[in-house]
Parts: sequence; C-alpha cells; structure tokens
Amino acid sequence: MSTSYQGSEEEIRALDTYIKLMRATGSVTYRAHTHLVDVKLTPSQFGVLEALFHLGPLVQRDLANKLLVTGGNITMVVDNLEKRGLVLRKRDSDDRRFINVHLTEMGNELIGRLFPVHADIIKRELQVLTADEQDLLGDLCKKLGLNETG
Amino acid sequence: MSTSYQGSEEEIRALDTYIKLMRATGSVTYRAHTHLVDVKLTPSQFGVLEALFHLGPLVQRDLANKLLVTGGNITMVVDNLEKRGLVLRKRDSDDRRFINVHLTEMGNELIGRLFPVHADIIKRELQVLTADEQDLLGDLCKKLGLNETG
DNA sequence: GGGCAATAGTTTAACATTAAATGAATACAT
DNA sequence: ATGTATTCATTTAATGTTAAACTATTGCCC
Repeated sequence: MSTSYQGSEEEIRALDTYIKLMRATGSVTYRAHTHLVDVKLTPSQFGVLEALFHLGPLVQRDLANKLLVTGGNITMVVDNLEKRGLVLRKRDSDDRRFINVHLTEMGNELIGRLFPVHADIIKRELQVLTADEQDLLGDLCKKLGLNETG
Repeated sequence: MSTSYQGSEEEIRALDTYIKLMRATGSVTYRAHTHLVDVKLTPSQFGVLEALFHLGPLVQRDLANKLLVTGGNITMVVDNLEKRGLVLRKRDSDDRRFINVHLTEMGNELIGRLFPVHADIIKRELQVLTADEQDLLGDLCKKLGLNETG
C-alpha cells in the first residue's frame, strides 16, 4: 500500500504547506473560470483579454512575460482570439519585429462585461478571509515568489 | 493606456491577494519541476508516479480525482507512462470496469530516486518562511480551499 | 557597410487538457 | 429478470503548452 517516505520534519512541513497552497490556488482559479463557459472563452483567452484590458495594447512578447507562458503559446491564443474578432494584430512600423495586439470594439465590450463578474467571484472566494488575513496571505506569498528567478 | 477598472476596496484587495497567491504557487511549482527535464518526465507524469508512490496502485478514476484532472487526461498520461515501461495497467477481475495502475520495478526505482529531490526543492523554497509562517500560510490556504465544491 | 549576435514571431512535434460522445460493465429499481 | 441508470475508461475534436528549429528584422561592432 502506502510507500512511506521518510523525510525530515522540515520536508514534511514544507510539502504539507505546498499541497495546501496548490489546492487553494486551484480551487479559487477553478471557480473563477466557471463563468467563461457561457461565452466560450478558455482561461488562456480570458487571460490575454484581461491583460489587454488593463494594460492597453501589448506586444506579444510582453503578453508572454505577463502571463508567464512561451511565445509560441501566445501565437496560438492570439490566433484564436483574432479568428473570433476579439483582438487585432498590428505590426509596428518602426520596428517590424514587433506585433501589437489590441482589443477590437467587440473584444473590449466583452472583457468589459466579463471582468466585473470575474472580480466579483474572486472577491467572494477571498472573503472567507478577513481583510487582515488576506493581507497576511499576500505577504507570505510575496516572500515565496521573491526567491529570485523563474 | 491602462483601462482603469473601478472596483470596490474588497475587490481590489481580493484581486491583489489572488495574484500574489497565483505567483507564489507558480513560482514554487516551476522550480519544483526543473529537475524533471533531466529524466524527460512531464509534470503530469511525475504527478501520477508520485501518487502511485505514496498511495500504492490506484484505479484511474482515483488518480483523476487525486490530481484534479479529467479521466480522459489520465488515459493519455498513463498511456505515455506505460509506453516507457514505468507503470502497468491491470484490469480488475471482480469489476471489469476498473483498471488498476501500478508502478513497475523501473517506475518505482525512478520515482523513489526522484521524490527526495522534489521534496528537497520544495523544502528549500518554503524555507524563506519560518515554521510558524508556513503553518499560518497552510491554515489560510485551507480556509480558501474549504469553500466547498470544485 | 558587412558580418554576426540578439530579438520577435512563427512553426513543428510531442504531450497535456477539457468537454462531449461512445462503449463496456455493473447496479438498481420495479 | 429486465430495462434503465451509473460508472469507468476510451476516443475525438479543439485548444493549450512547451521546447526547439526556423524566419525576419534589428542592433552592434570591427
């Protein structure tokens, strides 16, 4: 049956904390994405629209960096968004390597309508914690992220 | 440029906390997977091996539930692990709907060698937090996960 | 200014992932 | 006991995801 792994106390604690971190993130993310089914958007597509909504037109490389995915991935996701008429590509005339991605009228309308729903879901999920607890959680998470690179 | 979204204070806080949670999880997970390149295992494949290592042989449905993925996904991942001779499928003779997945000698040897490395990476990543901080983080995460369903 | 390194984007191959449809085996209700 | 509903696994289609190879463009350097 269960293969017992003999780790140190620190390892046990770290693995236990990590699994809880994973579950919490997965849980909130899962719920934050349920409403996307209605508009037939994938989480990745929503992520791109959200980034453009908040930051304005972006070069694909910047999108990839923001969303922590590869360039090839962005090519695919933007392709599908473009097919649906939600975003447009516009090559930079100064430096023709760059391609600016911006929301179309339709894309802007959609994400402008979707984001408040998204924000509300996140808010309700996080409200099992008090404001202080959320700040505390944020601080602890920030420390974990800082650990450099990646 | 930046399209300003006018959310409530609660929404702003929740979104801010959520993004930090996502970044922290992504950061630790990313680092925990770097060593898999050496043995040409994908994170999903590692996840299956890890589950089998700790819980013993599992039916595919249980694997899917443990790893929070769909059944079709497990079919694919187990296929690839089976091709490499790391796991074996064995149909249950009592209830022929079930397929038990278990580690082969080679699979057991591999995950037994890999898991300590994995545990050590997680430990080092989490050690930017004290033991108390880790417990606190775990508790906060647990509250988030509890919010039922999903 | 001609060659070379660096950067942006695309493509390809392999694997992952989901939802939905299907097939096979079992449970259950009347 | 027979028909119906469940459950498990697979398949399919579509999209995502990465790494690696490739193209195109620009920057740099001698």
